[in-house]
Amino acid sequence: MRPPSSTDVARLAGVSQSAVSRTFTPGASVSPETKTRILAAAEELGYTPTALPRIMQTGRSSIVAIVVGGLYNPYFMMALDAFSTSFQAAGNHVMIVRAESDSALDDIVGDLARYRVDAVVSALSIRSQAVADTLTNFKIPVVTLNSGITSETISTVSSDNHGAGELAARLFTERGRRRLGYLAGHDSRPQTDREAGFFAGAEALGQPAPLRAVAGFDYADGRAGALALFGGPDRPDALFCVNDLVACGAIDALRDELGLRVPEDVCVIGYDDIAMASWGAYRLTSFNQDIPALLRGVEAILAGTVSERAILVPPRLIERATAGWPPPPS
Amino acid sequence: MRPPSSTDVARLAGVSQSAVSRTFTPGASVSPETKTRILAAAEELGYTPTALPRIMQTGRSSIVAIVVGGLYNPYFMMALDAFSTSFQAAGNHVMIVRAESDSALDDIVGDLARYRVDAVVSALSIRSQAVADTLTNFKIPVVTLNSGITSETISTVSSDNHGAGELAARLFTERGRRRLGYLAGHDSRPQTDREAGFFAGAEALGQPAPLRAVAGFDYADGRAGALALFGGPDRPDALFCVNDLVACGAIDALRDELGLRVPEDVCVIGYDDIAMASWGAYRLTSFNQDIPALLRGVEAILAGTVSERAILVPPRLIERATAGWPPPPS
DNA sequence: CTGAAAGCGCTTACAG
DNA sequence: CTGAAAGCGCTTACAG
Repeated sequence: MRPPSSTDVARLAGVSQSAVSRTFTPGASVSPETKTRILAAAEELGYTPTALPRIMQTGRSSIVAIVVGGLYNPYFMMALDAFSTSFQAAGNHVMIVRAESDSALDDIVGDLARYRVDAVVSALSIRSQAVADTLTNFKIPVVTLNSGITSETISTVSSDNHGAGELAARLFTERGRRRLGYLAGHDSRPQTDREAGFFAGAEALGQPAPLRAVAGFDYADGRAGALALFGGPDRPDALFCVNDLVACGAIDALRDELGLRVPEDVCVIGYDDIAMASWGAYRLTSFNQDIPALLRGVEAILAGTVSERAILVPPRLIERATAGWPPPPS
Repeated sequence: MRPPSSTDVARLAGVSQSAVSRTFTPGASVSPETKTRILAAAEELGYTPTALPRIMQTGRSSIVAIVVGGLYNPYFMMALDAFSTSFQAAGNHVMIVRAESDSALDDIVGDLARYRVDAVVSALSIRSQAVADTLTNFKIPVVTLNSGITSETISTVSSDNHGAGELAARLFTERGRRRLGYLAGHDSRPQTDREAGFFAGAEALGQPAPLRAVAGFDYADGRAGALALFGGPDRPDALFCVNDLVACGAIDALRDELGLRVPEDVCVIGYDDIAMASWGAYRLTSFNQDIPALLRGVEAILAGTVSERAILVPPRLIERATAGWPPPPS
């Protein structure tokens, strides 16, 4: 019981299979009469042409794969939403692949290669040269977000995490804060860059080295991390968090568990500018990664209209109440 | 410059194309020696077999499509995460399709039919019989979430929205609340059912008809809706919201703009049990749709291990601070 | 175990 | 404008 083919339609309409093919190929030449007859036959059989033979013929599937490592962070949603909408608008289909860890990336891309996807965009970064080499062998264009390694086929588009970290340190300093704190995520490229930028910025401004605790990437991690960081005698008066989820958790812990006020006692800055950052309960100052710009970078690379293999996108600082007022001179 | 084919590998290894095919078919018979030779040749050429011919041959693509209407709601994330993870674990690939509106569903499925997807799961509901008829013609299994219409090929798995609405009314009543309010979403199946259940429950319990305002589905809608609903003289003392995003917006507006306490002045219940519902700033009582159960329903339908075309999943009430204490006798 | 051949359902020159 | 035929890259009986 397989779906009807163009041959089935041709038989019913009393024409050649080629005629049927042309009828469903925009711009191909078919006389109005035969076209009508063919469409009627197709309708009767419930015929829908397969895209598969064309993909085999052309080698282009019009499928782009997006690899994500977990969808709990609303930031991934925003990115996925923007990317899939744009790719679809350009006539592509989007395959989404959930990966447990970035070390699985070579297996995943190998699997994707069997479907002849045109490109893969990965929210997971490539962390070893071995994986990069394997990926390169597949000869399918890979664009990673917030990653580092590049190759003949691997490019990367990143938020300027380091620059944002520096800016956070400067902002706190301009607000008169002297005891900076940092809540880190698990080891990863963006985490490392944000932290390095923050520490470098603090040092350049003559600040003592920020206090630091490892949290993670989720709300609960932020709560626990804040408790750990504020458990000692020398509490920070300014806190930069690896992302907004962690910042929200930290703020709630600061307020509910430690009785501290934000921003009076502790200034807080996050990263990603997720929807919740603007919610009344938080009003979190944050860095917006500028997803449209990230997307433009990815599209430029895939379209080949740009020669760089690494594009850095400056994030936009979104000022809200948690970092205190007035805004710094800009 | 197309990727190497099995024929290329065969030529290099000095064997037939069939032998190459068998080498990459688990369980097929090839002698260890030729297999080794073929794998070496494949390695040298960077050969990856295409899945396309097999799809053509078998008619099964192992691709299931998930149609979503916008990813702003963390609930969609949780669902997408659970569904895609499970489908992948079962050896399928997931295509994600963003749709602007449910009226586009027939075009979308038509497009998907060209890729011979095995099934489509839609977060968008089918709202007209015409669309249902078109979909049915494609003969590809469609499972909609929280929808209504079914057909030979269309099934639906829903949270028991009506039952949850009734339960919300009962809970408020048991908490001694007498002026119920409802914040509605835009017209849609789950919205209608939740509201109808809430009103029916209120009536059955001898409550006056709840006050009502149309909000929408997002945080800002909740804020505006709460302001509208509480703008009059007769303010509700209990508020059921079409979803958690709306409930969070309403709570913030109640607290920040109207100076009301939650739950002392107003009890609030939401729907979806998104991550933010459990955050310290909200502690929102909500209905958890039980995504694993929803998923089991979808899988049972697609596997054909169940004959129903409409499965109703009871949601789980998650009690938190916003609906007041103590919990109702259960 | 191995190879030649047909076939999956289209597209694309090529004739007519 | 229309049809016969080759070809995309595999899988799958069928012989050997």
